[in-house]
Amino acid sequence: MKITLTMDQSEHFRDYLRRNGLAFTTSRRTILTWITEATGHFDTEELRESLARHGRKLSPATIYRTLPLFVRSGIIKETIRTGDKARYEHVYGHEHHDHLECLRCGRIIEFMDPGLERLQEKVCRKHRFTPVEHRLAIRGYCSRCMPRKGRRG
Amino acid sequence: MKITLTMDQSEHFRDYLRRNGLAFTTSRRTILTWITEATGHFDTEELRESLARHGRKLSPATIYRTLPLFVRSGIIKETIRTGDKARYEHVYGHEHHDHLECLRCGRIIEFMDPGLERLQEKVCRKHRFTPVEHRLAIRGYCSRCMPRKGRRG
DNA sequence: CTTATTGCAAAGCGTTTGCAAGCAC
DNA sequence: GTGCTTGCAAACGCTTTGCAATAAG
Repeated sequence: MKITLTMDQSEHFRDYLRRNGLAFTTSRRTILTWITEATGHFDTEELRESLARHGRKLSPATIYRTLPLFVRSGIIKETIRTGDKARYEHVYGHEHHDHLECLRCGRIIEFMDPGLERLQEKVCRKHRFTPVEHRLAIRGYCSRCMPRKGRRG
Repeated sequence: MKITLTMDQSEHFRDYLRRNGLAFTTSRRTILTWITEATGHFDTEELRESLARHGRKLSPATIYRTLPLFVRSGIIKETIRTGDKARYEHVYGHEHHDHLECLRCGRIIEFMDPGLERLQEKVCRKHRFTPVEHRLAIRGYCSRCMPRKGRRG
């Protein structure tokens, strides 16, 4: 059984703000709530539109200025991006995981393999490298988008 | 001993162009040569400046229109990016590898671990996912930038 | 000659910033 | 009140695109 020692995420964030002399404003509370309830992966536009649909309009500037606070406080992090725009994922309280990204439908399958983690640590030791974070993304086709056996793009 | 079955990269690229009804122009030859001789990792600006220094000025438009051809033909590929601009690496004739990226000095250490590759395939099979490519980057501090034993960020 | 390619300058798009007004503490 | 925040609009940096001139096959 796993006990998640939950100083609740909201507390954690407010704490971060306090320690840095920053205010817990309405905007920040709104975004925090949204992130908590969101599916996990999002970009700035999705966030803004979703809030707007719920009657809470925030300017792009505010979004762009606020997200870094959530990143620095460890609530969310930026995911790998190949092009276009920044994407974030909710990490606070979530286990670490890596991604399978479907190139056709965009689905993201999260997975976590202890063996992979262990091997990565081994590689780091071998190169006398001190890891801070790692990102592994495998891109390809999910079972729904590649139903025929043996097909290759 | 490893025999690299080298249809030479230039041949490979010209072949790609021919098959697609595209021309092997002076600009494209210039870039191809540069990529062949470059250190492996670069961005558009580095490419452009370097060529300019060697007396071969190309417009940004040309660079931006040409690099995708090299990507599609399998000569180079885009690397992971966390922010800012696109970076590429030379892959044709190189073994597949992953990256250790030093957050302080920017050094990139390439490595390849067969065990990691195998485990990734296992994960894909488990999720009935057909991989096309993967990117693994471990970010942290290299031995030169983190000389003290046992330190952690 | 015909079609692809290049450079230029303008447009696009995500993101950042200066500034004055507004809110948190 | 004082200082951090916000929105607005302008600025930015990277990348893309329309167009007329040019080179490749």
